[in-house]
Amino acid sequence: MEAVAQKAVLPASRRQPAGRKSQQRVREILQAGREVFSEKGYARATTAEIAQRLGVSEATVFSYFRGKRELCARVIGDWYDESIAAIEGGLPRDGTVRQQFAFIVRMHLQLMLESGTGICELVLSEGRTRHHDLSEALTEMQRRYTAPLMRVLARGQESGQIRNDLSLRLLRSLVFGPMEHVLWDATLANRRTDIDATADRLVDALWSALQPPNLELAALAQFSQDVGEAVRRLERERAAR
Amino acid sequence: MEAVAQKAVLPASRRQPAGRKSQQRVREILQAGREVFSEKGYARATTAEIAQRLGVSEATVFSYFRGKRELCARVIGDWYDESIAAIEGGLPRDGTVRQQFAFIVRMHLQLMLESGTGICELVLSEGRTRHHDLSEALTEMQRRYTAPLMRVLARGQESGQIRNDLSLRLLRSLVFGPMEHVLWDATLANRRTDIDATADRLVDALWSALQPPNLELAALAQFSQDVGEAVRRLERERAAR
Amino acid sequence: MEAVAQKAVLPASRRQPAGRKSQQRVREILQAGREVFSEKGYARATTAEIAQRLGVSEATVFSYFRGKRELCARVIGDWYDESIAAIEGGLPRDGTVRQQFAFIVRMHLQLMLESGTGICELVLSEGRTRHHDLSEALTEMQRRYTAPLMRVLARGQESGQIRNDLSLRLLRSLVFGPMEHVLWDATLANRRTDIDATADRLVDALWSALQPPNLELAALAQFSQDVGEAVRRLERERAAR
Amino acid sequence: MEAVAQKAVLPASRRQPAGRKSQQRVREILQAGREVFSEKGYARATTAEIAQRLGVSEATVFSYFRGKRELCARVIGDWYDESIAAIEGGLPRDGTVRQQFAFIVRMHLQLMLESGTGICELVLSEGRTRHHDLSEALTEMQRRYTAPLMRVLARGQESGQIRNDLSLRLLRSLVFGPMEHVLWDATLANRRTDIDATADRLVDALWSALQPPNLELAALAQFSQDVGEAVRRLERERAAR
DNA sequence: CATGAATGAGACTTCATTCAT
DNA sequence: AATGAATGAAGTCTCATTCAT
Repeated sequence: MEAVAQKAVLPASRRQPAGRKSQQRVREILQAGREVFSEKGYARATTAEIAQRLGVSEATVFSYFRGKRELCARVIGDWYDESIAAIEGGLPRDGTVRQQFAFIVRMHLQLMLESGTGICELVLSEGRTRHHDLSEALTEMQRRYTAPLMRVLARGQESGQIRNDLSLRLLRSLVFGPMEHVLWDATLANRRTDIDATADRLVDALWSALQPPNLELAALAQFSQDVGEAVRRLERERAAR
Repeated sequence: MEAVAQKAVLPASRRQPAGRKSQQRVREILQAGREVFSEKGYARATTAEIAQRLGVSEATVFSYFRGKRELCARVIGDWYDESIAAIEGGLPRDGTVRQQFAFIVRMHLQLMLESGTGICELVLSEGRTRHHDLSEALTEMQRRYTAPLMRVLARGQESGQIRNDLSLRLLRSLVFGPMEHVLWDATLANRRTDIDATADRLVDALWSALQPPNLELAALAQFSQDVGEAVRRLERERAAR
Repeated sequence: MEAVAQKAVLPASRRQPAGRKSQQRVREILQAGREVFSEKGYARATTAEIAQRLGVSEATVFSYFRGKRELCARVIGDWYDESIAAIEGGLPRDGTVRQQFAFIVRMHLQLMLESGTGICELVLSEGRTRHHDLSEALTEMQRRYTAPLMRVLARGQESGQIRNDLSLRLLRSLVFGPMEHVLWDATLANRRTDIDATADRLVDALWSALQPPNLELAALAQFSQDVGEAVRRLERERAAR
Repeated sequence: MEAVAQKAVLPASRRQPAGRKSQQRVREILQAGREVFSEKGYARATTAEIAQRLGVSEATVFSYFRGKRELCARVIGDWYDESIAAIEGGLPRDGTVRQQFAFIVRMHLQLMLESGTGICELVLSEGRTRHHDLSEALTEMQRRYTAPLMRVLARGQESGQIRNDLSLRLLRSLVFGPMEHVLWDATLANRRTDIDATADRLVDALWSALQPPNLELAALAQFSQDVGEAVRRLERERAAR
């Protein structure tokens, strides 16, 4: 799985070596990169520091990766790979739609928060940065990352448990949007978050949003709306006199 | 209101002039800055280009703004100021909670999408960048920006139309999260978005998520609430005569 | 006297006004300049601050003085003018060569130290800076400043009280060199200096250096020298065996 | 000795390389710096020109030196190091106080004048500039530079050949003051100076100033001193056989 | 393979100085 | 006379990236 991801993200550096030791080097650099990017964020991280942590020259880093941008993309890509594996591996195959949905939400929060605040910040932040040529790679990663949820949602729509008057794309925003927002809030406040409690509340609230609209309720709402409007119209007419 | 915000964000350069022409210059630079930052994003924008667009030297830019970072903060801050004014100014004072909620959602989408794709991207992107010292200013802007929604949500909770088992903070995430996600999706896809349709769907879905868990009761509660409000309004009218 | 100095130093700014109020302005600017240059030294002083102290715009300063350099030269020039006046005015006309010499030494130290450490530092420091086009003006000021001493020295040489086997120029260095060195030492150490004591010691030591060589002493010295040499020669010869 | 001095003056740039070629580069840059600073003086010299002379980018210069100020400090520091070495190396160990004194005076003039007018000017001028943070380094260099003279003076005071009613500090001013003054005169006049003649005259005049007030007694004291020394030397020789 | 060294580029910054009004 | 505004020029600094060995 990793190999695939790497190919997708990395056209590979011109002189990139391919031996066994090389693989090791790549991993070391990625590790150092993850640390530094996590600690400082993309902009404030320096290739010099990454190299230094390994006791390697900057040039070495650049012989394995095309550049800072790409290295960072790989760091994030690897995180996504691990996360995708965790979600796909842990998803309760036989669970109900709601169970699977809950699992994904909880897992997402867990992965983001337990990888360390740094990585969470990095992924959220870089997810909102246009990297000229690397955006597609990132977008692709995000697509793969959200794929499990998309499948669950599609299944839910088919079985009528999830409203099908909204596109999958919009539903996805409805789910990931709040999660990201909550996570970003958490990194900003640097607040320790109770994952379980937050996950429960989110699942609860989001699940309401995903359910098919209650027709009776809608009718009542419409009725109340109509009455309200009528009253207001009357007021306006009266005022105009 | 603008003045306050500007003071908060900008300690301003030492030699900053203050005359009328100055004000004009500031506006011009902000305009040029908005353009360049929008087109290139923060990182790829250069102070040199901003100056050049105005046919002005970089030194001039730096005599009005402490630096790239601050200029960008002002650009974003101004956008926020305008947006806050638009939302606070347009908010239907006498509308129902749901109407006000709908207004804010629609307005948010409109402001983001009609200010030009660039600004939308910039605001969303910079909102997720830690600028060491400027983050607080930005966070404050965001707080002010979301204040109207917070008030509506609070009002809704009081009147029982909005679930009060979730914190306002979480509710905010529930609302702004999806909106931002949708907007980011849109900028990524560079897709023309039907604001009205999207807004309607979002309002609809989000409103479900905001409802108190027991939907039927909630619907009835809201209905009685609406009728009650209308009646009270009528009475006030009558009393005023 | 001042007018003369000003002419020498200042070819005057193109648009320099000449009215009475102007004279006042010039004096004000010089005053502010003296303060700022004294406090910060030439390099760290800014025209902006000088203007600011007067509540005047920088441009105003530049309409009275060609530039920072020239303003500083004028500040120093004025100090020299005052000092020259003080020395020439106070010099005991009927005093002996030694009395006049002592007066000048003491006065020099006093003027330097009592004008404030800043001015002392400024004068000493700028005296050692090549100002491209202004050096001549400064040099000329220094020439005038040292003129009284030169006259005393010349009188001393004529009357045989001061050795005349050394040029006046060298004698001047012999006198001003130590004084400047002592003063610089004092500014470096920021040490409060006892002017009277220092002056007495300096006068005493310098007076020895100025006196005609004692021939008998010289003969004895030569004799001892010869004996010493002879002894050494013997030693060397013995060692070579 | 050099290493120590360099460490004291230069915390060095973060990315400073350290190989052999590096050492060479450092020397080249110092050389270029010495040239440019000598020719233009500190203020008018530009880092750009220094880099250009070497056909090197400014960034390179800044990767070896923290900045213009520091580079200049090193240039001067190196000159001091060389000079100190020359003086300490050439000082006649067995010479009389007066011989050593004369040697130092002559050497000082020689070093200043034969390193090229530029360096002389630079050293004298920068010695009188407060560089905020670098002054201490310079002051320390000057302390080391004057140390040999201080030792000689102290020895002279002990043996009664030099007046001990004046502090060493004042005596130092008495010696270096005139020398610096003469040298500055020379650079101002851009005059070719006869080093030997000037040195002889200075030594002669200064020696008088250093003598104990009572000249005849002093002369005799010195004579007996000289003879005594010679005799002792002879005895030592004899004992060693 | 690794790396020492160099560097282009751009951000910032500060000022003295100029000029139109 | 005065000044608000602009600016050229240089310093300072930081990095990602390249390349010859």
